[in-house]
Amino acid sequence: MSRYDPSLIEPKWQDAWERAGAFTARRDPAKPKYYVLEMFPYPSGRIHMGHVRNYTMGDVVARYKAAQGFSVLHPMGWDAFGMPAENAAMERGGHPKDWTYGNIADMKAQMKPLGLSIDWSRELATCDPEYYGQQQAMFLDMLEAGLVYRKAAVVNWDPVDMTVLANEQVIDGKGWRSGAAVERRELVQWFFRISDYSEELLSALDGLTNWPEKVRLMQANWIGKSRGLQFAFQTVGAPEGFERLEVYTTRPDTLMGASFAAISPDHPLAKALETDPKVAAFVAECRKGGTSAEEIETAEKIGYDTGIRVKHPLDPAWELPVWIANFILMDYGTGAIFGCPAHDQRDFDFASKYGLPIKAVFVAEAAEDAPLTEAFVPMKSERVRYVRGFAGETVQTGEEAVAAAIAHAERHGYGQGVTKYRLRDWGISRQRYWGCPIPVVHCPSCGVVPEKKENLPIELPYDVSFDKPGNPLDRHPTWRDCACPKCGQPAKRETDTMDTFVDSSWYYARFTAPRAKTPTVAEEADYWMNVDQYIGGIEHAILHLLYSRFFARAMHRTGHLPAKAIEPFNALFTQGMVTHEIYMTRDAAGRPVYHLPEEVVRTETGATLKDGTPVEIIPSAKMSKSKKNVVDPMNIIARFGADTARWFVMSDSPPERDVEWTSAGAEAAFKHLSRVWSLCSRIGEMPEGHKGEGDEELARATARAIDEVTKGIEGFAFNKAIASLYAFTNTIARANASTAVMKEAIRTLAKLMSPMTPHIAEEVWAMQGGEGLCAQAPWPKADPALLVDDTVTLPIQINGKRRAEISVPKDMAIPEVEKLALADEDVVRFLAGQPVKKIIVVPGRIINVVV
RNA sequence: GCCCGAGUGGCGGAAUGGUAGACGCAGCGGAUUCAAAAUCCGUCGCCGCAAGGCAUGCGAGUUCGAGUCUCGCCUCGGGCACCA
Repeated sequence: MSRYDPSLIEPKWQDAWERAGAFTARRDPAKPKYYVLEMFPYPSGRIHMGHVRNYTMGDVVARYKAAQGFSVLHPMGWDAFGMPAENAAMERGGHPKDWTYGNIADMKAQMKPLGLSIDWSRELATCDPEYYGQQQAMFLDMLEAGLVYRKAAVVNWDPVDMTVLANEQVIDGKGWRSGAAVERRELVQWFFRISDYSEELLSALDGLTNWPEKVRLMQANWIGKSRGLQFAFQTVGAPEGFERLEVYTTRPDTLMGASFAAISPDHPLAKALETDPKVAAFVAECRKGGTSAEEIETAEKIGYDTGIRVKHPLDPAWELPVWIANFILMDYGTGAIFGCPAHDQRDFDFASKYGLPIKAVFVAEAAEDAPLTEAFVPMKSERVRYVRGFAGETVQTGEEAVAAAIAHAERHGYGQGVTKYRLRDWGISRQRYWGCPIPVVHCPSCGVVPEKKENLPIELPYDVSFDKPGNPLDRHPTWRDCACPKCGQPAKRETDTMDTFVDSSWYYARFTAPRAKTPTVAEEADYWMNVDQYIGGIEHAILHLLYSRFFARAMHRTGHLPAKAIEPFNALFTQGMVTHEIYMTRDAAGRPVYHLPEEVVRTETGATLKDGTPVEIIPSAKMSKSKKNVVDPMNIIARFGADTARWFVMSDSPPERDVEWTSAGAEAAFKHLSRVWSLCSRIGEMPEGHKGEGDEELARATARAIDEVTKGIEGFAFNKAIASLYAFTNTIARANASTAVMKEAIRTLAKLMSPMTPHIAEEVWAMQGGEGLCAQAPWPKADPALLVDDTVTLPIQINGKRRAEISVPKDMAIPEVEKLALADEDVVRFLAGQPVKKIIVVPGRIINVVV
């Protein structure tokens, strides 16, 4: 008997699949199609366990669906633009393009041995001019369709490096490289009109029934539809042109609790007041720090009393002060609010800090109107008693009160009910080199002019340097120079490149025709779209998925996708992340420096670098390049083979849950595959026609395994499918059935294992006389007759505690079951003569006796 | 700060509101072996000699019955629009 040696069998079967073209996607009108897609990776250069888990899941689905008779499309590509390539160029020299393509080659070489059923002929990288040229063509179409525009927006500005920073590059309000305090600065940038689709993107969520509820909820909250009141305060003492101050509130029922009005530091009124040096200083103070919502909302709340007053709409004699406050966002509503400290914690904190009045508008139904120590914010659906109400009943829910307040405002003409969305337009300008150039030209006489399509792709120049901060395209000697497509006069190219989210918003469509001279090809898109199963990390729940949903609609509007593809992902599965501890030291300036797990030596008390420097251990978090807490799966594959790695990542945790990487367990997976191997050898040596015992039991176990594994894969419960496979393997190993039944069982085992461990499955299949390639064999079907049991064991509870059990025929009538249960000797003992109040029989499940 | 999740033995986890701990790992006992590794068999939540009791992050509640549903907390994780 030979030993299980994956290094011999894995390359052999990978060759066989390739020779057979087993994974080449073909449009086959005779078959239903199935498009399975995993979120494509960023080419960091090394695959990690998260990739192995992600792509194995997709591969299980792809192989399973192929066995179910579908024509499967399972492609792979590279999300290849982005900051790390430029950072590498800055840190280590070299060129982002060379670095990226080198990484792609390395990663592909690491992925190939996994034996994934990928159609590599469709491979693409978003940094290929072949890809981004088509993206530029679509940009022009969308520009023409009015989906793209320019406006000013704030960015993180590093005043020392004189460059724009990503949020990730702002650490504690300082630039990561320069250490300078970051400021918010306005820049004119390109935007997609995603907010035009707010309602559409929200209401269409209801149709995404095969998406996780939590993702739909997160997207709905992100879009943030709200119904509220918009009205204008009359101002007193404001500069000319600011006689009215428009505010928006979702709680107009709290109007009588207003104690101040507040405007964003970016509000036009604040800008108008900046002629006052004190206001200018305050606004400058507010602009310190980065642009991220997290930073803005966790910053200490500060305010400046402008001295301007506004008249309360319900009582002109009542005047409220107007403050500039750093926590009011210009992007949401009108950039101005009225503060009701009693019913909003932020307003409460602000009012407490600046000594503004706090008056309750409503109280809990049974409570008195007493001074508050914190904001009272019950759910809107809760009934409360209004002590300073002005519309609706005294006791009503928040929802009723809001509706009544809007009606009151409309009736008296001081405001209107309006619907607003939190979703903002999608800013795609990046002041960086390694991205898709925005194909427009700035002409001194014609202004902003779209490039001609025949001039596409606008390719990135190769001769750039990264020795200075800032965008190399800006300082390139000739690249910017061009002729205006309209008037032919000398003009300058746009140097902003596109957000990499644009690249990943349509790659799924491009996979249907990756080499086409147009972004998509109708007949290919018609056949392959939509993605039937999309698989990726929960961290993409909002941005990537929402942008893709928008982009598909924009592509439909510009003629690049059929109407059926406006929701491109029929089903979504969000896998958990593979997490790992983070190892950190600090540099001379006290900034964190992260270390790869292989650079770290664990000690009894903690961890050190190899030179003995103590390392700070930060608890497990998502594996990420920047935190360097990534584990290299290649060691596992080298030691145990791809099947072990695949089996292991699918077996341990439920796929939607995070999994903490540990090296223990890979051994166990390998041992199990070795057991399957020796079992296969043993059965192979059984004499033909040998009669054994327990044929029916083994046939039943086989049927049960088919049923359980099928359900497990269909329901994305791969860990449960694998648990059934362990049990089934043990059953076969202990069985002593006839040769034919044993062979049937192990062939079925091979087929059931094949989505997870395709190589060993193929080998077992061949040894046990399976026909053709296991990878191309049909999925087995369980005989329903073998799945039913005649008797069933029922636990008996007394007052909800399990005390006994009885075995009864499956279809026994309830009164019979009751009689049997009450006659059971344990039951009699526990009842000890107490009268039975009630007896509950759940057929096939449980009996509960209540005394 | 805001939005969304998760929390079950020593560990990963299983459980249409119906026997909590399937399956696997580790541990323990045994077989095999000169011995070990490997392999195989058995055992394995905690307390208790046992009867039995206690157990699904914490606290309430609904129910004949709650890991599962409701409310309030705690801890950890993801996202927060320029990380991908």
